[in-house]
Amino acid sequence: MRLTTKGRFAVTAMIDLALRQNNGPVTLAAISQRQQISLSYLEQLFGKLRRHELVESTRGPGGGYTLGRKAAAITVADIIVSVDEPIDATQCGGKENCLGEGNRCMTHELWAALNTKMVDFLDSVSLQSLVDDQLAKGVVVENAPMIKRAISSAPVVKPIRVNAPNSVFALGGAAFSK
Amino acid sequence: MRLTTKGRFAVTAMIDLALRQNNGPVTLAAISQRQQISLSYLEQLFGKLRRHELVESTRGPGGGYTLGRKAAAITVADIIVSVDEPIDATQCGGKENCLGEGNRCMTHELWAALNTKMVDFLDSVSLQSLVDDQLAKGVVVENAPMIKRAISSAPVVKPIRVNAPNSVFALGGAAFSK
DNA sequence: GTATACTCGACGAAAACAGTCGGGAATCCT
DNA sequence: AGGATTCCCGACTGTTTTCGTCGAGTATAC
Repeated sequence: MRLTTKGRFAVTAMIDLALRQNNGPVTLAAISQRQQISLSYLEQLFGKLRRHELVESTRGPGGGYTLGRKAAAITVADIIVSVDEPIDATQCGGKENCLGEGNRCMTHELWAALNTKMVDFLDSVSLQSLVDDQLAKGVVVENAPMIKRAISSAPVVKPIRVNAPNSVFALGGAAFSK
Repeated sequence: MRLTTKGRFAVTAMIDLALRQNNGPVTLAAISQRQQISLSYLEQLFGKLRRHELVESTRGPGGGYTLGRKAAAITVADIIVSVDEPIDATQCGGKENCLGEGNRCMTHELWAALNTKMVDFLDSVSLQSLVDDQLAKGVVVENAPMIKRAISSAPVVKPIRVNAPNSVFALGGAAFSK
């Protein structure tokens, strides 16, 4: 797992989205303006978020993005993992011979341990909690109804979401970060 | 604050140091061998750690590094902040006019909030606790003699660059802002 | 049909990362 | 004094990531 500014952008955008999706789909253009993130960059990020089913898209006028599930069910870890596609790899790649000295693979063990701590922590922070923090700080969410698309009546049956794949974090302690 | 492999290297090296400093100063050459981190790179990292007073140095034969204060008084956050210096501020750089809309500077607020959480967490993990974890896992710390003049002719095992730049650690930067 | 908005891939500049190199300075041991 | 250690430091390099642009394409609404 990696924590980069890219991840931060994604989290920021997701909060913006969570704050405003009540009015219907939120466009990337709007998020771009409010959060000062380039539209094209957002498109990249949301492409990944969508493929990870954290958001859903609606095309055409009045379209945009909405959360793929309740904000309370999305964690910071989910978001970061989605955009920072971790490349698994530990030095020894699972093998035991990290230079066969006595304390072999201490690095491996260590990173794994630290990484677990980090992931556990980030997984304990939900998007909803961040949204609540923002609201508590008095962030004003303007209710600009503008051109609103009729809220789709029947929610489409979604493909079964494979519950947050373990493998995502199963870097084998590849990374913690950062 | 950022969490990168650089930070991980630093944490790893600090644990190695903490585990062995009872025998007197620990040389970077020794850490380099044990942890498979290039000596020159360690020098860079320890230069920063020293300037942040997390370690103290002793020159000359028998010299090396020791912790600047007790392991229990050093946190992971201390280490990471030391090596990952440049804290680029948020976009608005403290100024208030992040595009003066209603919710101005939400990004700023937001990153600050998340960052605080991260820092608080990493600040709650002491170097000592990581050392204890290692000891609990049975890492063997060989008791090397303090005066090691005699073994000076030990074969040099130079860290060999595995293939592409460290595909192992190449998880790359993860950053968290601060 | 046209405007809106997402979708996708390729490209690129700039920064950060990971590591190297070469010299220098302090210290210890003959 | 001379040599061996070991830290100290700045400059340099190559790769990866970041951040962003551009252009073309597809689905949808009106």
